[in-house]
Amino acid sequence: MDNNSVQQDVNDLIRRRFEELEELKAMNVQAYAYQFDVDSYSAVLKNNFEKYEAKDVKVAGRIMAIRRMGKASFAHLQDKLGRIQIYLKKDEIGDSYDAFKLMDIGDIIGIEGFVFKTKTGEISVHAKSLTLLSKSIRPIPIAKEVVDENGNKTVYDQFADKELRYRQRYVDLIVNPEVKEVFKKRSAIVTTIRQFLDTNEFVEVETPILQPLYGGAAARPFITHHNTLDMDLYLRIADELYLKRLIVGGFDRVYEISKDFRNEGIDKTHNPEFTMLELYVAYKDYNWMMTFVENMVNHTAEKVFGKTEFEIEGKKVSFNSPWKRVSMVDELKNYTGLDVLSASKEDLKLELKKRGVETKDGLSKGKLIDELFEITIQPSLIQPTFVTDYPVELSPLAKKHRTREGLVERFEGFVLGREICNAFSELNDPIDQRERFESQVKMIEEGDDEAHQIDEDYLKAMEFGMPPTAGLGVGIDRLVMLLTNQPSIRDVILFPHMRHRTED
RNA sequence: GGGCGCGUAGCUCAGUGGUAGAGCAUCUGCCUUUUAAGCAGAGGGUCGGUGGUUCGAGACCACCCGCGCUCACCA
Repeated sequence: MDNNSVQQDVNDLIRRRFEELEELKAMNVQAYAYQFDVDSYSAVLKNNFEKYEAKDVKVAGRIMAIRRMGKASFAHLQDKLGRIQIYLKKDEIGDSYDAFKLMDIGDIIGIEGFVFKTKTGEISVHAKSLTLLSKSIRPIPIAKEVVDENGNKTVYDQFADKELRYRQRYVDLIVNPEVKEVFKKRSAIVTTIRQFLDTNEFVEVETPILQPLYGGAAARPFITHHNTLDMDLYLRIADELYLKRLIVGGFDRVYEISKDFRNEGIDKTHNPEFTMLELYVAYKDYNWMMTFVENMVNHTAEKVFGKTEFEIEGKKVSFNSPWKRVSMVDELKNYTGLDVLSASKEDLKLELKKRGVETKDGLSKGKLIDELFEITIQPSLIQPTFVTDYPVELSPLAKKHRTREGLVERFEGFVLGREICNAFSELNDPIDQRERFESQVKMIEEGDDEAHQIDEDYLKAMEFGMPPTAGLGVGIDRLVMLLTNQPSIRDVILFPHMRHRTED
């Protein structure tokens, strides 16, 4: 936003700040500094008072509260680690004190001074000099915090409007410190997963986001256009087909952590772009992968949170190994009495209807089975559980089950009734793969707009010979939601997609 | 897309048909260890938008915009 449009935003608070800017200029105070040599941070000073008492420090941060008392003032400075109080006296900082009178909550300043404790016991920095680093011209929402004798924190007037918090995340981060904590945890989770994979001899790779064909998942894509090639391209819905080409090429263990894009609805668990971890391991199968997932999640939980048992949405969840493993069709038989493999489509529809679900025509048997699973078994999977062996129609890239007809070697991990990962023994038989693609094309012809396209180049790669391989996909956003106990995907994505606003 | 709810000052909210309010923030004055600092005073509004009903609308009605919850779609 340029200066003019800020000034057009007619508002007394903003107008006043422009006046202050002029007054500061008249006092020869630079409102936007070039640098400041910070050497100390709030929490460090407060946690190590004995070490820092009476020592000179340089702190910088955003003013979050001011208490002026004539010729002396207190203020709270917020830096990356929290808040610390500063004390300013006209006697000691002279002209800077007059400049300080023109500063507001939201301004960023640097303080050089010594650490002390006030009468009332608050560890503070007694300023010897004050430097304005950046003048804020928009008022930030003021939240006041009170900590009582018992250490209970009460926040008054917390910035709570969810729409504004998501649209102006920078403000949310300034004002709501717990938001920053969630994103620090997210960062630590991703870093830890990377370290875990690196120590397990994976190679991190990058594959195309712009793809001439989309595949690897059942979803509708975003379409874009390359001008000089004059061709439409799709934003990827999954990394899978490229990563498996790399397995063909001789990378035995590869992974990619990156954005996928799916042109679908937006809700608590869906954002149009989301972060996916996919990894592939040559010479292993899905049984091996289940143990690997357990280890990876446990390692991450332990390293980032120091525990493997969590309370999530009021329920105790233990990620300790081994996770429960159940077969999808066996569970359905136990639950409904129906052998879904030998059952007809009509039987399945009847079973669904009994539970109040009307199905539209043209659904494959596999989808009906999946539907029945979702409404019967899935919600009851609170503790981490691997559900194994899915109908072949649902999984055109997974290897047929070695003993069970009509199924593939696939598992999904569920926690609190929500899917957190998807994996299979990868299909490496090019003839079978071609047949699978062809039956997907029939599904497209029957109106399934999410069925898989034929990827001839992928088939060609597989025809050169692909080792047996285990593959895994983990929705990072959803994993972070679980571990940080956040109810909405928007709370773990810094800038979630919002509907465009015409005004504003 | 359906249902329900919400949108009033920078922030948090009250205001059920009759002169737009409160607290915090802002401004002025006093105040050199305060802490939701205090005391005294002041300013600040397209009540999401458009249209309608009415003598009169922040409120009632219709449509639209945005957000939340939920169902559907969807992994």
